[in-house]
Amino acid sequence: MNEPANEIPKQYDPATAQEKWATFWDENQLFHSQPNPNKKPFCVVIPPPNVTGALHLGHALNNTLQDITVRMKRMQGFETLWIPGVDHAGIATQAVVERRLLEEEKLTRHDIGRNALVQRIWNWKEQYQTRIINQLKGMGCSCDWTRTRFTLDETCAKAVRYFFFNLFKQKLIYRGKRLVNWDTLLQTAVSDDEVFHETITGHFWYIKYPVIEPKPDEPKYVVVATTRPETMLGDTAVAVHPDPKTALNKVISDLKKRLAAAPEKEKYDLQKELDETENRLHNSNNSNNSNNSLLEHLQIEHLQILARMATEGRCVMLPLANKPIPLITDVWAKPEKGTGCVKITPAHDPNDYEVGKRQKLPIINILNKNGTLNENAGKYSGLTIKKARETIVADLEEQGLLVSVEERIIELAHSDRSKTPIEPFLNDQWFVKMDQLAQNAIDTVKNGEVKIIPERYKKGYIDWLSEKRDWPIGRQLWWGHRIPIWYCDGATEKEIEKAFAGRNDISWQWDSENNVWWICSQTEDLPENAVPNYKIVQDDDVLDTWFSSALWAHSTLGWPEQTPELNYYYPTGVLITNRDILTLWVARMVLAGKFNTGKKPFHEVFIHPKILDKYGEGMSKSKGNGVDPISVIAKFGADALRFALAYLTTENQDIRLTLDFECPYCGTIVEQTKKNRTQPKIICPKCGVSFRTQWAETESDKMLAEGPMIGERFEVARNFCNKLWNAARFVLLSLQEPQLNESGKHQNHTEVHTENHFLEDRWILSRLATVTKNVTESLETYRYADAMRFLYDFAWDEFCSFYVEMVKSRLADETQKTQAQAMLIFVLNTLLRLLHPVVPFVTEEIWQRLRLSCVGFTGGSFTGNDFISNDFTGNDFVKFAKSIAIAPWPVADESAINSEMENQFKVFQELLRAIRDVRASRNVPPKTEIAFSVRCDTPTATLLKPMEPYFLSMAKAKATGWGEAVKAPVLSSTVPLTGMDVYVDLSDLIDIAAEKAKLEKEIAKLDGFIKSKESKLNGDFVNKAPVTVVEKERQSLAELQEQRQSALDALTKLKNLKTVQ
RNA sequence: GGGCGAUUAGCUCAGUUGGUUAGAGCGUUUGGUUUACACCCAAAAGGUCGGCGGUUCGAGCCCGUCAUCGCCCACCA
Repeated sequence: MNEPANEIPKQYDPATAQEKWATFWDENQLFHSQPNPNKKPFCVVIPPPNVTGALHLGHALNNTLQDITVRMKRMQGFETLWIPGVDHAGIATQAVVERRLLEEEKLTRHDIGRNALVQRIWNWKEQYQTRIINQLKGMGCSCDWTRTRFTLDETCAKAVRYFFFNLFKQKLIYRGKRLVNWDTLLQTAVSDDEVFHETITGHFWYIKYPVIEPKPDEPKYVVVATTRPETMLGDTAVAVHPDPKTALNKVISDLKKRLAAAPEKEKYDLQKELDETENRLHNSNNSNNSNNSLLEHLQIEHLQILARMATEGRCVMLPLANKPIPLITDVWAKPEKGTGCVKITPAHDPNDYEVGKRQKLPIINILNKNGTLNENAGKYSGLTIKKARETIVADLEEQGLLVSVEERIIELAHSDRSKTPIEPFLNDQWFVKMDQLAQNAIDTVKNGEVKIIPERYKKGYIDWLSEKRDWPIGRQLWWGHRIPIWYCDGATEKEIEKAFAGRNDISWQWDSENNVWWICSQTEDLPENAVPNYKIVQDDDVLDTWFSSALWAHSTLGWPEQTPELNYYYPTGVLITNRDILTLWVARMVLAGKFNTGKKPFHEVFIHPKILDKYGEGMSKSKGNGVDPISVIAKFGADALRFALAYLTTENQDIRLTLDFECPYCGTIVEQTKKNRTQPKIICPKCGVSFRTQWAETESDKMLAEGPMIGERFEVARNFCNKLWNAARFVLLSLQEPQLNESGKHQNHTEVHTENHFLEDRWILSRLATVTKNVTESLETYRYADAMRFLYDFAWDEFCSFYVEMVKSRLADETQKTQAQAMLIFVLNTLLRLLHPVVPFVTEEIWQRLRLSCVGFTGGSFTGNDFISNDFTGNDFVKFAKSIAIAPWPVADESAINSEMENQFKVFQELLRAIRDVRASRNVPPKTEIAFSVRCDTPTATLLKPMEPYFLSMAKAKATGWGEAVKAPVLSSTVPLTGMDVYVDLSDLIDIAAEKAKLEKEIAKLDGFIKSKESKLNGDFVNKAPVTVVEKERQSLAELQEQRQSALDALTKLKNLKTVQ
């Protein structure tokens, strides 16, 4: 930190700065927060990452955005707390540990038992929590690490118990037999949200069910179609629509309507569908010769007969099981689908379950939890589903009951966790009644109490909650919060009352279906003998992970205790998260927050874009396309990572990142492909040496050098950080030079500059104030990309390319030096603070150096703002704060904003660019000084004349004349600009042909503009457009005509010149 | 089937309430080691704003429609 400024390296070294300042922040507890009545609170809770695995760039984005907001708020003077933590992620984490157990030790969880498995998951959790926290720290996240929480820790566990108990006591928790999505591999129920559908080629089997004692005019068989023949063993009815003809006609008319309105490309399919459906309605005489009984069964008359038979209470024989099951009528049987008859398997299909309930059918479960068939499957019991299916199909065929088999594309439900097919399975399950809870959460958003940004996500949130589907909260897992229910069999209510007399932390209910008591305990686990003479048993299951994460905003602050933290920080400020979990998590947080605390959990929700890979796919652990932010940091630095991500966070667009590997030995870029992205090591195609990736696990792979992930967006961001670094390096070097004290040394310069040397100062201060305003507004409304653009453009194009360049000559002038230095300090200091939330390390590194350089510096005075006050001295700056992280956020000095002056500066920039363009296009050697003159009005001349030294230093061009009387030198290049013509004297460097060509092109271009403007001004435009707009157009036209004239004059002159020569 | 988003330069993306000649980075071309920076500097070329229609004096922006792509939800015996 104390190295002399002239030893500042030319390149910013992120690794050193990161290490140094992370430690510094930590040691000084800058991010530790506690309730402070003198300040306003601002709190953010992290969306706790799953301990399943390490973070990827999606998390990096999420946490970068949070950190930007949090750091800004902290600088703005809020008592700011960002609570970190991780989520136990029940299913996912248990699954990953179980999978490894199986792979590495060939053991299942049943082999090692509940306690041993849970212990192993804890070990896993410790390992990954550490890794995750280190990743967050590596990114520079300014969390209060002393308050790190885990959804399964004691504080959270207590909150979960209280939440459950209160719901239970209010009878909002119930248990019922419900059809759940059963994962036969993990042997657990998974929620609808944890199911994905995969398109596979399956089969559609048409099976005959013999009619019992058919009358002569009746069919001998009912044909049903199924994709899952094995479930027939659980059939308890065959259904047909009560009025198939009417229903079919309705379908046909709907189809016709759709066909009429359908876009062209869908018409063919719809027409086909319509034809097929209509065929069912009419006797298809053309096919009556074939003996295909299937076609016959599709006819509507057939269905009508069956419907009649059903009302008569007739039965069919269930093949293989050989038992009669009723033929029933139910609207669920769609006459247009399948054969129009549908087998009803209430225990293994959600729709059939509903039918079964309606029709009071028996419910026969044929599955064991491990996915084999149970004793209800008769001779098929013990077989796996797959094997059973094969056997049953073979048996049916042998008995002549299989009509036909079709190939069919089906969407098969799979478990997101195990990737195995889901079986609908009847199971006992705990539910939370959602009715009122959901309504509260809807109202909270509808009435604007919680604001969702961007607003379009509101709809999804409200729609989802509006379904008010009860929330299944049990999971057949070992990793999680155990359900705090104990079953007591046989006791009387009196005995229970006696056992828990005087306890208000115990609540019980009678389960009339199973004839058992449910005893819920708010805090302590109940011993077996809690009810004398009876043995009570705790429920085996654990709670859904979302049940605990729903409490995150208040459980992390100590609820149910009324802690000072809860009273001070709650409701939290903003929740920044991903759209995927808007319903699963955000909605449930709102309802749980409202239920438990009576208050909303946060004021705002910001939904940020998703990180996609080069194929447009979201990053995920399972796909292997998740890139570890640490590997980006290793190559580009944390600041570059953060800046790049924030720069890409726009409102509508997901963030697509093309990343590739870089060979650590020869620097060759190895494209990341779907194949190599999951490999632990990759062989460089050029040098042939292997390097490791983030997936390296074996010791030998880990020994290899790592091939970093590179991407254009990160390079841009790294370059920006380096640009900032070098601008600061320039400032620091200029401060370090001995103060000039020999008077008279630069008197000439002083004279030249005196009149107007403040133009660029006033300009940069005006721009700085505007940028301060824009950045603050953007960040406060979560428009991160806008803020980054403002900062990037200002820092690079205005501060570096213009201000710093211009100030160079003043630094060489003793009489102006102090003022210039003070300006540099002021602008850089403000810029650093504006940038700090997004690039914390490089700004801290520079800021600390700047502070030291300012010791003893006494600057000139000028109108400043909040930080510097009217009488800025470097000493104040040094005293101010020990870290930029707690320095005050800049407040825009609105009085410094002067748009007229900014426009004047633009004239200077335009002129400078025109001269540089002439130089470049005429290949004027860089060292050759050229002369130029400008024909313009007097105010412009007055404005620009004092800038002469800058034309010299920035374009190596010497001004020879300004004003209306200026005439073009003979051999010159003329550039017509708005309101002025610049003549660059080229003498022997001139290429007359090229000049003429250029002017002709220019004239043609101007002619085009002029023509379009003239026609515009001759039309209705003049009458209908606002006066100001018309006036603007007129002025613009006049300017264009003026420019054209100038170009024409210059061209004529050149032509004459040629004839003379 | 329902909902949401996108389509702008070779690539990746900005583009505020409709208003002069549509911007940036990368890439390309030209010229540069100008004392902060080659992770740099100066400059150039490059676009019928997916198609069609409409509203308007005026449309990248508003409306309709078609096409293509992506995401979410629901359903599919």
